[in-house]
Amino acid sequence: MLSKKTQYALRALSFLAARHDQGPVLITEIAEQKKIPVKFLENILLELKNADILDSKKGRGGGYFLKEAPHKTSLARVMRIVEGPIALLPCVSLYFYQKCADCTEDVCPINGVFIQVRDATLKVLESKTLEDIQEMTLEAIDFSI
Amino acid sequence: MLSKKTQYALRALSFLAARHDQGPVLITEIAEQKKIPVKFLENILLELKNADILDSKKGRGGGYFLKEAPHKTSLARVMRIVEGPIALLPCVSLYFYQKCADCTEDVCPINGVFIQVRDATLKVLESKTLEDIQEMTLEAIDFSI
DNA sequence: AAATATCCTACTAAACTTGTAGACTATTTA
DNA sequence: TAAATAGTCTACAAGTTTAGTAGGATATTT
Repeated sequence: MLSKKTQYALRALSFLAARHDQGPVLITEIAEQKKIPVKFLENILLELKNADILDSKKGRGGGYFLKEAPHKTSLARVMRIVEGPIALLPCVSLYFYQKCADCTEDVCPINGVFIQVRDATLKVLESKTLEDIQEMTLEAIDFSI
Repeated sequence: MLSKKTQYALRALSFLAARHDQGPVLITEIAEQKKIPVKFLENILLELKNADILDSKKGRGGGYFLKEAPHKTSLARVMRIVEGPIALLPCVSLYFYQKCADCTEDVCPINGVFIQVRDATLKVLESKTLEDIQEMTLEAIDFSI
């Protein structure tokens, strides 16, 4: 299960993606709209900024905004920043690899399955971007259908 | 990431799968071979027994053994018992469903992706069984190749 | 200078993880 | 039938992580 932190991050980014190119958005506005504790969200957005997903502006008229167009940021990238490894075993992780204690990997009967799980998961999370989880805005809905 | 508990469970089952139909195996033997703390392993095996994955025999000549043939038990089933939900979001879990706080699911822009992740993961974990993670035994290796 | 809004570090309570302890029950063997 | 064997079960405890809070520092605008 994803931590609350990661869920909050995704919701906030979903909101910011919908507002892309419309100027900075206040933390307080995101927090209110997405029902996220303000101070917690502060930490999360700062972390995403330090990881180059977001950018920000201080002072009046300031706020947070996506650093790049929504389709440029994959969900895998976001999740690695806030959640950590995507793989289910340390010895099978691409970005957070750690040798399993007492596991002779070349003979390990278990890691093969979890390489398959990892690849199946990444196939989705690397291809989906913030554009795909963009919050629906009223303007975006085609009422003519 | 899977908890140590789940990793231990899989390793123990991998060992028991290789010994299927060869009579009960002592907890202490599994613990020693797989480098798992004995008392911790006790709890895990008991849980697997209560969930009908394992069966046991008390007293001399006793121990644990698979209740069914290795290919009958999927990894998904094991993981749901010891780890809990396989899905990454509660609102997308098949066996541990919970409504997301403040999430209007029919409009939620996020859960669609995690349904895809869930299905991709389950495609592997439901099809792989204890037979697939069975520990290699010397007898099973074909030296004639 | 005052107001606004992000930046940053540190702290805390609660929950979960990873074990451990010890007494109890069932089975086998001498 | 007593002793030894081996699983059963509940409770506890230390360590770690999660989720959230506090409050001052810094940058920008008016």
